[in-house]
Amino acid sequence: MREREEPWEPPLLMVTVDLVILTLRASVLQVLLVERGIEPFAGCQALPGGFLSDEKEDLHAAALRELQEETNLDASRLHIEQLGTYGAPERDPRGRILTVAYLAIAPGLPEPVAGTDASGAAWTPVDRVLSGQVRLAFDHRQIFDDAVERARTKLEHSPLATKFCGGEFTIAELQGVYETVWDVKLDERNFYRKVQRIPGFIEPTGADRRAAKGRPARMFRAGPAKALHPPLTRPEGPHAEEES
Amino acid sequence: MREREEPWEPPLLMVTVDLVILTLRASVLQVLLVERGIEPFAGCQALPGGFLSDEKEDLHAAALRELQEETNLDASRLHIEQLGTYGAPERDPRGRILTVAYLAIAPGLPEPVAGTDASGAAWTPVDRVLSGQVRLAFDHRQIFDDAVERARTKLEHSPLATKFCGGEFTIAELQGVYETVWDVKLDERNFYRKVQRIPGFIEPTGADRRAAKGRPARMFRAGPAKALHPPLTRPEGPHAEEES
DNA sequence: CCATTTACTGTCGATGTGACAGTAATATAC
DNA sequence: GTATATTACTGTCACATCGACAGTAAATGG
Repeated sequence: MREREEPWEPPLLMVTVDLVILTLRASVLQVLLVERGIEPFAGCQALPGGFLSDEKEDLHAAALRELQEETNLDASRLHIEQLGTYGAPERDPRGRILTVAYLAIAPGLPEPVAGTDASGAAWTPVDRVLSGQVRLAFDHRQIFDDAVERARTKLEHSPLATKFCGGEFTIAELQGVYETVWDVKLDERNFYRKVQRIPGFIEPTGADRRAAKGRPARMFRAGPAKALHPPLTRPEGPHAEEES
Repeated sequence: MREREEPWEPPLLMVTVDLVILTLRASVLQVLLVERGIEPFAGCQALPGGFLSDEKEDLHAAALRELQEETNLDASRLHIEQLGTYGAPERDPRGRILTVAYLAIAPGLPEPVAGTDASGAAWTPVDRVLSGQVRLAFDHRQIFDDAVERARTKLEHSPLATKFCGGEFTIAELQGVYETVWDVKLDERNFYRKVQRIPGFIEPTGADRRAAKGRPARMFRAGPAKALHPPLTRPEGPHAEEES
């Protein structure tokens, strides 16, 4: 806080809350995007979000409210965390608007989006954004990139992956989450060993799941652990170093 | 963004930028605190910070400006990153004020603080805040806790520790950073091995440092690596689990 | 020259990791 | 019912890494 007794009034800003909501649909990592109806960037894809609704609304509560409006999902089944705040002066042509971005992870939603608040909301594969086929409004591309990166690294050290699954899941399904988000192939047998060895990560429910074919798989639920010890490390990409 | 064509005006907020500046002085982790001169919380210790100076100031630039005002350190020698945004409705009794918190790491500053902008700024050992001997204004205790936790975990995966040292340092000094921030004792021989094996973490300058006694130590500088592979893991605390 | 101090190197057993062989339990084909 | 495909899971083995600690190297001070 600036402590001088100045007759100086600090500037007043508008603040929005934007959401990067990730989910897994048909083994594809997808993000919820809305089509903007008004200028600026009318017709362009953008992250869902909105202004702080009133003077007394908490930031986290505002994020949850927006999430509810877009997905009507109960908060217990999903994960939400603050990603960062973006405040470049020219990020919004309407004037100085700060946005606090949140990252949300949800289990696969069956319906694209129903008669909710959002007009043209739709799930979009993240690849289409990362590759540039889908362009985002404002600095939302930057926010989106940060969100994907955050999700990827958090899978290593936190039980975040379980939030992509429902309440119960098989180890193979959990492996699918890692493979999809990281875009790698993992050895299924080593994955079994490592995942079960991490204390508090997953615990068996006792039930089985019988799929169309094959041996039934044991079901698991998320355990109490908040962090993974030891972590599940992401295999390193093609390291083309060590050559003079 | 809320897309409806409403005659509704979003609320306007004031935004501050607060800093958690950490440094190592005489092998003690310290944080820069200022004594508040005006209400609310007059006479109480608080994190340095201030309002966004004008409509066109970037968030990151504002953080750097505040840092400059408090420490007059050139930006190249230090690290600064956004920590998070705190926006509980009642966090400031004057009204709705959002704060974007930044974490800064600086090499040991010799002088406490000179004739800078800050009136009563002083380095304070983080222990005195963590233990509750020093009370902080607003929700600054929460911000401070988050900052220390962030610094501790970032030492594992990033070359952040080198920012506590100057441009050149010995491996023993680097180890001191880890030991102080983590508050643990590390085996010096294993530390040597691990640190040197991490590609791009540190590189030798060629020079030696001759201290008062003992064999001279080789000097190193920070390497190009942005992340540590493999990471330096923090030894786990006394795990009193695994007992029925 | 010898003790002391600090810096650095080597070794060894326990543990974790990746690669891959092998076993178990279901459904379906014939 | 047997064969076979499919999915789920278990075991093994060579190798890398880690923590603990012995040992060597290079300076200073008596």
